[in-house]
Amino acid sequence: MIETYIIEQLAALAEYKTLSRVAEELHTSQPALSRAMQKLEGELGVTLFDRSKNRIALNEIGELAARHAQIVLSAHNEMIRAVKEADRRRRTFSYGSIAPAPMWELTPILSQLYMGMTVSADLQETEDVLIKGLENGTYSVIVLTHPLGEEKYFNKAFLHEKLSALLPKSHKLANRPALQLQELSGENILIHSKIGFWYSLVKEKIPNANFLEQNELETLREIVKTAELPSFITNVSTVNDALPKNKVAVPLTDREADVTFYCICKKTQQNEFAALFSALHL
Amino acid sequence: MIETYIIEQLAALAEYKTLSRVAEELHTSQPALSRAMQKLEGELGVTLFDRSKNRIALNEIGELAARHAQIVLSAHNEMIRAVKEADRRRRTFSYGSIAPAPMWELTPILSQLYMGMTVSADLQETEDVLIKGLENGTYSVIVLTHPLGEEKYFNKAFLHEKLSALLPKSHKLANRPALQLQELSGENILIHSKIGFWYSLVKEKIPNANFLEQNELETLREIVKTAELPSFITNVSTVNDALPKNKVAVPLTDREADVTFYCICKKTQQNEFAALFSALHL
DNA sequence: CCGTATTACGCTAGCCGTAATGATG
DNA sequence: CATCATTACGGCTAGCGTAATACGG
Repeated sequence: MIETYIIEQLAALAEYKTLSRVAEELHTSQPALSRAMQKLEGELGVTLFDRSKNRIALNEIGELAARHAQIVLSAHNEMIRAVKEADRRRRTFSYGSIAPAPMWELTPILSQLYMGMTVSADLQETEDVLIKGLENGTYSVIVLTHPLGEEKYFNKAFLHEKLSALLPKSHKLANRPALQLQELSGENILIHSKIGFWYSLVKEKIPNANFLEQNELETLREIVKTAELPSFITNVSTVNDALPKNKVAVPLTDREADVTFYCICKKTQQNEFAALFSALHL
Repeated sequence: MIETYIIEQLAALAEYKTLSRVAEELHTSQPALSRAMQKLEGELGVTLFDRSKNRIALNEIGELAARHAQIVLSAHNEMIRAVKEADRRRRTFSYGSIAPAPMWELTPILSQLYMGMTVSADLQETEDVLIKGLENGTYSVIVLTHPLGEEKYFNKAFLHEKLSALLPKSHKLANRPALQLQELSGENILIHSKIGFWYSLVKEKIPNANFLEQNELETLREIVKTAELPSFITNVSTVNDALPKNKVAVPLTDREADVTFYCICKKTQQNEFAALFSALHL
């Protein structure tokens, strides 16, 4: 039986050619390597090196052994990787969402429900990535704007979100009781770039608008507060009530601007996540 | 980095389920295993076992780790096997022959030429096995009854062998100056079963004969000496001159009964085996 | 109680690093 | 003589086995 450290040293010798170089790379000493390689030959009962008095080189069989050593190390590393990955997965509850608002609701609930576990939330713009992730186990649950087929999935509606335009009071549309998205055509609109499906939705419905994207939420809020530009706001928001004094929220009448979010898991895992679903309600 | 002995112990635990059983199987102690498994968990930073006070069992991740451990051990064992196999090959000169006579000539020459190496001779009945073996490196050289294509192979004729029938003096054909194989039709013929292509040859040329096969050369000689039955003899034989008093050798006139043996190697290895070929001559 | 796992405790085999030696270009 | 491999030597750690402890069917 060849211990791992010797296999590693053999592979390194094939790569770095001299013991002194390997000693540097593996942070050990020349004598230690010299001895280990002798021990290796002894254990195998096979000469692996061409030796002259101050030179060592792998012979043909040594090269073969080194190639195999590399294979063993790969398996070794893959073992460690797979185990740590599995452990990480076991310690994190991972879900995906089509919009940010459901995450504000879900993550606190999950953190409390699965105490000690990391809750990982993944925001996506498109459904297919989420559904695929639910299928392959990347996500335990996902959040969409509609239920999935009852025979394979368990769905529960748990949140409404309704989009409004946030307009400067000076804006020509600011006095309207309601709007359609397309009426914002041609405007310069402030928008956050990480808002899931909303991003695709507004870009599709207002193709002629000029969107000013911002990644940082706090920065965006600052800009919205000061800039005389249209933006969006919804009923679901931590700081909903604190809307800027010089702005007015005008509801959007588009069907797609009023959504219900569904939390979805595989039917086979319905029992496993029963606690979560009973904590969710409209 | 996980040392091999721990990986082995993990795999064994998956197989044998309890530390005490593993301790027996691996010829070590319970405490050693207990510590090693704790060390393994420590190194990975992952809990691999469900523990109660006097019971240990692999958990889900532990099972995963054990499966990977098995893979690592396979690679490990394959490394050792491959290296030893390569070394054995390097220490043995292996050749194949279509008949036994060339081996009596070749093996002593090779033993002297490659001193310290084992000479392995392989007798085959058919050419294709030999040629394939020469191609894939199983044989360094092969012996056939004819040369192979000059562009790929180097051939050298080094031995004639001529088959005669060995008949009891009382036999009806014993007085004939020469014979054809087919004239032995219907006879009970003593024959050695390990004589390469000769075996197929005589069986094909004398389809109606009844062959009495014998594996042991010495036993066959004894039987030939005492039994009043036809057999075969060739000019190439260690005990050629000592033919039984009550028997007579009648030459066979079939073209196939008079062969020239060629020693053959790949053209690319012609230089490597130059010493051998120059030691061979008719 | 017997079988099991774990902890405690010396012991020592084995591996390490430093230093010395030898060879080579 | 700078560089490399090997040998020599003393130190020390990591893993071992025995024994003791603790738990469970």
